[in-house]
Amino acid sequence: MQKKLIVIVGPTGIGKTDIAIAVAKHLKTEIISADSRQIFRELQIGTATPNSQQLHTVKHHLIKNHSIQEYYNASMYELEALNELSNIYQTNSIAVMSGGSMLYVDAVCKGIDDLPSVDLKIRNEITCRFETEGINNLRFELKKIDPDYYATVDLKNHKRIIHALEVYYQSGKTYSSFMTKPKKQREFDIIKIGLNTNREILHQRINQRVDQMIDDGLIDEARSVYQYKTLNSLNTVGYRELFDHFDGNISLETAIELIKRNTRRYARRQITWFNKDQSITWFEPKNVSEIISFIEQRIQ
RNA sequence: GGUGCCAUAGCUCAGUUGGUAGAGCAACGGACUGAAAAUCCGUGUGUCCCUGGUUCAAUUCCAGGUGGCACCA
Repeated sequence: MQKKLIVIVGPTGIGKTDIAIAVAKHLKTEIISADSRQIFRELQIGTATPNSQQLHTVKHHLIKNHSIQEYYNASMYELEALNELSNIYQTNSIAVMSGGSMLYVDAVCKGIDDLPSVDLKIRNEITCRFETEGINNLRFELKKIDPDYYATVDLKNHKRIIHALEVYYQSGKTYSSFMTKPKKQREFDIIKIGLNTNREILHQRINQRVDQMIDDGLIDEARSVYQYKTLNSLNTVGYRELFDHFDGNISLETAIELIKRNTRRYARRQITWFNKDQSITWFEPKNVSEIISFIEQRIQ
């Protein structure tokens, strides 16, 4: 029988964790998290990592398995997730994946091209040039090196320009030359479930969840990782706003308001991304039995 | 009960010497293949409280009403 992967996506705060647990429990299988911040064991309250009782109910993978001090990216996630999946498929024909990290979900479902991994030294050099010279020189250089990518890239987005250049300096080959591979074939069927509800309710849920995080000790958690605040892993909603407060730039009240706002905006970007994916079937998170019967139907 | 002030975007407010209006924040739309909870681009969304009056024309002026605030009783 063909292996199946049930993928549960949706904006932050919509209730993916609960649905994933209900579905996995029903199917007697395990969950692979697709969350770029729940990966880090030092971040739990602020990333709404499933609690110990939830983790006990259904086995979760790729949660709390890295440190904020480690470099991590979507490609590493792709490898780890495929590896966990093949483990699950040894004994089970169905697995559940749940998470809101859009690129991570796509890395597993659609695959991403194999690019050379870039030395930190090269990245630092180019980032440094961006900071001192500005973006124009880098753009000009990219135009010469890789006109194909230059023609399609967002020229105002420095991260894209920097990345294309660092790939070139790392490998001697252009960024666009790595983009030509056909879509990766997966050995499993993918069934995608999207969770969403009306915007007002989603915002209410987000605001309440942030207040709850503060009650649960987010401030102490943020303080405990404050010394690492420049790491990418801590360029994360819920932490950077509190760091700003610790630095004396904003009041605690303002920090909390900003966490709520930035979470809402993050949710909106997720919705934009997932809305484009025609293979998603959408549900209200409260309709658990409807979701399960839809899945039952699709896995026959 | 009387007097005064106010009523414009989701919020705080500006403005129109009468020609249907604009800032900040919020919000909304979009892009995105190794930093993705990142990064980047775009968009005013409006019964100018209601009803009459004056006027070619009223959100603006006048009257009344309603609501809010303040003070006096």
